Amino acid sequence: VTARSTIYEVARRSGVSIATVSRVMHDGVGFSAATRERVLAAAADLGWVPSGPARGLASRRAGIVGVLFPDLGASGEAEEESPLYVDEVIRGAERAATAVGDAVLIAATRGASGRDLAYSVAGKVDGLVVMARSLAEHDIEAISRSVPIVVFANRPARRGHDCVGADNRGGVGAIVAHLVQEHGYTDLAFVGGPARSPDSVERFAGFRKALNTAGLPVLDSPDAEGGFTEVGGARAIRALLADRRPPHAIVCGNDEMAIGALAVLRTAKLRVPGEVAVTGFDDIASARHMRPPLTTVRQPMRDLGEEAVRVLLERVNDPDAARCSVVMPTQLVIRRSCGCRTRSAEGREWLAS
Amino acid sequence: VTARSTIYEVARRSGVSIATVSRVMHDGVGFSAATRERVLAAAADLGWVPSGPARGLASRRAGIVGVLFPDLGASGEAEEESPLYVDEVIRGAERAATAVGDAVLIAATRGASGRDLAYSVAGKVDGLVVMARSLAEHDIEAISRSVPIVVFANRPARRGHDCVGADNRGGVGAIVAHLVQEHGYTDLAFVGGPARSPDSVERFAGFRKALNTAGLPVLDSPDAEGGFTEVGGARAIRALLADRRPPHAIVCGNDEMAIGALAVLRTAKLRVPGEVAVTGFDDIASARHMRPPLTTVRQPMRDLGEEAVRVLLERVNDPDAARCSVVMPTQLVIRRSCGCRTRSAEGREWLAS
DNA sequence: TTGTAGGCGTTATCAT
DNA sequence: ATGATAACGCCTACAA
Repeated sequence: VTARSTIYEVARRSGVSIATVSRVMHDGVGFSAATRERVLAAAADLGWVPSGPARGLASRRAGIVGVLFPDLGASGEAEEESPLYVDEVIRGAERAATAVGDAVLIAATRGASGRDLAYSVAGKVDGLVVMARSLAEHDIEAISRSVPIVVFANRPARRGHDCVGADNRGGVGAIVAHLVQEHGYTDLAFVGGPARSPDSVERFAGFRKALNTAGLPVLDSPDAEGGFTEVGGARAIRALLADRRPPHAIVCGNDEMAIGALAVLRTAKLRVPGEVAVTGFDDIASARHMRPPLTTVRQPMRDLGEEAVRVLLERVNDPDAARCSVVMPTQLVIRRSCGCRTRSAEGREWLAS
Repeated sequence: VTARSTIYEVARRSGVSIATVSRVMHDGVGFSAATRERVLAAAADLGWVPSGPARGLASRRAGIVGVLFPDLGASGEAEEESPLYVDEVIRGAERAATAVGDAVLIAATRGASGRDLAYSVAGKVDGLVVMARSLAEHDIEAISRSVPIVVFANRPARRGHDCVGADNRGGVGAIVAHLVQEHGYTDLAFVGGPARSPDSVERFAGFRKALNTAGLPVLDSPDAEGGFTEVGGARAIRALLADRRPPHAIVCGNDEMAIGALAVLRTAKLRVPGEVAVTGFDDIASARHMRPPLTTVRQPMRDLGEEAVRVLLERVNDPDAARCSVVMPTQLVIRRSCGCRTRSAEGREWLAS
């Protein structure tokens, strides 16, 4: 690890000008085969790696896209962590970026310093994917004046920005429809996540709408709230059971709360799905290993991450194109916790391979 | 999203020189309060974000650390995916980096283009954390001549590089010791991961050593191999059962294979842990939800990621310090699949909160 | 096919 | 407290 060598040294060692070195490294034309060899040899010899900053400065392209995500847990916000799916989204983003030779810069905005980090990151990238709740609307606005931004969330498109998200409403709607139509449940409860989470808000909206459509009564707010965590879900269910007799089905805002719900119901001697049905959202890995396997809704998180970066890169290449707003479909995953008897299927079919 | 404005515009609008603008933005001294206000106002006004590349070029510090990880699945390598724990490591790295105001650049090295990506990334960062199996030794060597590298793996330190990893041997050793001493098992089988995975190799080494210590016979290679996946684990167990009568205990190289094992054993009507004990490694989220809850070894993946970046940043600041090699301890997590009856405890205690 | 020279937007070093 | 002005390492017309 000695001082980084520069293009000048490579040029000198191979007896050509820096322009030729640059050409060999990138253009692929404009030099003889012999020259090429000499340059490549000299480069390898020195262990030279072109300076990203210098390249970025000269070409006005960093070759980097950024992803900002929230890290709520660290900031002490009530037992809530950075959502699990963040990792999936990041992986997806990485794939889409890598596909075009770009790299992905990630940063969690936590606490007060998160804002500064966001600005710092903005300066280092060609474009930014901002996940819900990671940056104040005001800052998004400011930053987007110098760097293209794609908002990763679920609200209907914010004005002026591209945005991509999953169909939360439709997902919950499908679950409710299944619960009502297939199982004939009429008394459903909803356990929400953090009140300010767009995901949670959208899912509850979907719940309300579906119940309305089915002609069933609905509350104005979730029957209980559990902050999207297992402990939170457990607590919410305990509160729920203390309040009223068990509903036919408990629709949880995400899988983790549903898992917490299952544990509490078990200790309360309420059989699932016999006496109470339970559903989740997200389809995290644990979902199909639960007892009973959890009926839930799968979000294509990785695909969403890929799509977000694709949209971002398009905008980077064409700042004047029309804004776009992508809503990707979700998929109902029926297992046992809703009352269905899909034995053998889910969670075992793969054993056949 | 108009053309990015520059420090010159900010300087002009606030009636000062670019030097002063720079000072206001970073130094924190060398200007009057009034000047400061004007500059800040102008900057906010323009939505100006200092150019990372320009800063990096001038200051010789990108403010970015890179993390390279393998993505085996995509390259078609036998039913194997990018290890689950990669996400955790990345999160840890992100924390450590953010703590000092740096951002993290991630890139998966898959297929042939992975190599190019690696070099490209190397040029953009101040230092690089290279996870096992993501880059050929040869390339690590080449790149490390211009950028500090920390190898994230588990082999005994490679020559010349800092390296950090978990105590795989010790972890498996603890499991075996428990199985032998507490439960009196004498016939243990080991299911390995990919043959070339350092993790897998180290874990099997730990297995052998522990059996030796216990005075029990050992094979030269794993009894079966499952590529670190559920399907692979299932397949391995089927092969194992076809070969010989069930062992007392099956020590799996990771949790996912153990989960596959549980499924196969269930369909084979072999009770766990009644007739066969099963253990895993990693302690992924699903582990404690399994039936029975999985006895396993927890690796502090996030901490490892943090540590790797800390070590890296130290080296960036002091290239001549002595090489260091960090091995972090693992922790035995006893649940039910080994035969222990820790009912109520694991996986439920949190309900009390 | 190859070389020359002028930016790119900051930081940092001198002056003032 | 503030302003000029060299670097910084590379890309890219423009020449040759």
